Amino acid sequence: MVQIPKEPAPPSPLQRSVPTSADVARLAGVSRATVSYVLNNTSAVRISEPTRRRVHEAAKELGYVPHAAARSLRAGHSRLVLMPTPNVPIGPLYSQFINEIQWALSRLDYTVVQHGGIGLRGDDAARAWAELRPVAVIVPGVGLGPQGVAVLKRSGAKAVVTLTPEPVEGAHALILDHAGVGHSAGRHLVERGRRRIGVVVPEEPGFGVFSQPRLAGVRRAVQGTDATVTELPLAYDEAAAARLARDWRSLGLDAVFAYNDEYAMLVMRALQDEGVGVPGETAVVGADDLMLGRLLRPRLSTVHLELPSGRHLAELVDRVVRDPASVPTTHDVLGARIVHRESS
Amino acid sequence: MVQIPKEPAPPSPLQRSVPTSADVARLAGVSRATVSYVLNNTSAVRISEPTRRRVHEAAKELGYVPHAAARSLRAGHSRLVLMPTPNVPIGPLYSQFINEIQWALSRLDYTVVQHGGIGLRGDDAARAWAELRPVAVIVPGVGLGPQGVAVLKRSGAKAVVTLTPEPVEGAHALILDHAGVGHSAGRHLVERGRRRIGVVVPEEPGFGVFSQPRLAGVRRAVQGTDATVTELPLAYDEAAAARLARDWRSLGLDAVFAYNDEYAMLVMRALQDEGVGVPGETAVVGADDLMLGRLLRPRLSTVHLELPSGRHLAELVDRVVRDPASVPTTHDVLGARIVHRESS
DNA sequence: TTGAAAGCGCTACCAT
DNA sequence: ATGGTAGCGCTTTCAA
Repeated sequence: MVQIPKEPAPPSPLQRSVPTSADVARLAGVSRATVSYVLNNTSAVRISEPTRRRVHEAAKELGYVPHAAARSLRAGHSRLVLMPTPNVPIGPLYSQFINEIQWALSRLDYTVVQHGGIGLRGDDAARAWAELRPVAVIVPGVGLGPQGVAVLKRSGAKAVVTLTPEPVEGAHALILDHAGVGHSAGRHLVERGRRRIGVVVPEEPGFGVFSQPRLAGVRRAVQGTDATVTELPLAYDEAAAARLARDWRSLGLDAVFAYNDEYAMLVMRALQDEGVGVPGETAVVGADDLMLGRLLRPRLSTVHLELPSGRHLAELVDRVVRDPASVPTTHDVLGARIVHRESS
Repeated sequence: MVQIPKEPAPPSPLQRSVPTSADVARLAGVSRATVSYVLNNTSAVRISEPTRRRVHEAAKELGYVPHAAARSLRAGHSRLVLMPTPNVPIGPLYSQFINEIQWALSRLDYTVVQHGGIGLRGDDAARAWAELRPVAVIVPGVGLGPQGVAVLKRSGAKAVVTLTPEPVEGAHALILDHAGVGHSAGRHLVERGRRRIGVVVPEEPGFGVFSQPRLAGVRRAVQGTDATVTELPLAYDEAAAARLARDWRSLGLDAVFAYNDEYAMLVMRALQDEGVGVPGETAVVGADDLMLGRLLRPRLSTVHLELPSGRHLAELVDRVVRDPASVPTTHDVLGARIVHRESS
């Protein structure tokens, strides 16, 4: 990139700086206003056909691309929808979900962007997002408090939608009932006569926000019964699983609820390799209802978590953006239900 | 959001519009310049401690967040690194990879953003990215031609890094050798005496850019031998796999290379349910070396694809951004190697 | 039908 | 030590 230093250089075709609408105007022999009218085909103004052509040709020749920042600065708003990138490796379920949202919002003419603010937490993260002046923010997982919501709204975000276990003051909340996931699993196991339930919790950092509510849900499910709940921290790693399996019989458990289907597979495989019968000796239940579970033998019982459809969520966002007052800050709770197969 | 229409209203504390640095200046009783100096602690200028305090307090009280667009418009450049979101559901391998990159680039003080431009293809996508004036673009998968690279560079992108099977003119290319993946698998199967190789290719749209090169690699590996290659389109779906397995013996194949470990599991399970012995009757090889494969029985042979470390990639980007000329547009080829386990 | 010009929020140069 | 101010690229009245 050649930097032309001080003197205003005569416009040369070889000039390597970024073309602006003024360059297009100059080349087409019209004003910047006309360029804007043509390229946005502003309906309020009629431009003659020859002029339009000249402008389009000039733009193409220069490889002109409008400057989004300048545009939205002038307009006073953007069509940017921001989602923070979760800072844990995501599963196929969530990956699919993200894609649906992006697709649906694209159809509504929003620009969707995932913001990779690793290491920023709480209000710092919210401030980082607010700098981009998004018109809406969709926050999965936790880490956003009422403060953060306020920052975003003050910065012009019309809609803040959270996908968390708990509602957040000021935001439109879709309650992902992780406790409900644990509760479904726990109740199912108790009903099937299990009494000593282990709950596998990932050791990897960052999963706690999901795994702890799930664990709490299991605890709630066994209240009033004589069943017990044992927390089992586990790394996603063959050796760790083998160690757990080796000690299994001394733990005296007759059931295990794993954080999700992948951890469930890890544990089930280790148990089987150790000669522990599933479900005879130990019942295994996973979560997220991945394809994976149906392919295991025995087929894996799991908890299906109902995510909102991308279309649904996109329409919610759009409605709130268009008229924030029209949509009350609903707290829709998304259901979780057990899918009983063979492992429990 | 209350819009104050025409008349310049007296500044009211209840005013709900987005606070600017001018508001901060007014509240602190200083000029906008001073606000800027303080909030960016500009070292070239010394501001008295009392003034600093007043500015900081005013900013906090108003909930002031700087406007990134205005800032980068003024500065003439941004620290934005853009990655398009792949429009197919991503696996754990890639998800992990993305996270590493974001982490590493965050450390270098870049803002990383994934752009969800579903439905935009080729140069349209490049233009959409260019509107955001990123300082660098990292493009996994294909869909970006030399034209697209040119558009990005003209718009001020200092670095364009592609992660594709083929180098792209003008970009710094890291060659993900998908053909090499297929080749490793094919050669391995031939060496183990297999002669009639099926290759499972996802039916879902969007995978072709990876699966076709992998298929081609297998074809290349069997050249000069008497082995044959059969393309097997397959949906990621139990019923489809069962159908394939039912017809398996009439196909007369003695080996199958699946698109990745997940498809391999799907196929292997269906074959086993049909009574087809693995690896006795049919060898199975997957790809991507997921944890999954080690948990299957028999343990899944797979092709390990070497992705660059996030740190490595981030440093490449940073070096190119700092001095584009200093780094030649290298074409690093990333290796693929077979991991032989029990299924082949 | 087209052009001149103001101004979005911010930073950096030049005065004071 | 602080303030005035020009100008980044764009859209949109208002005038001609």
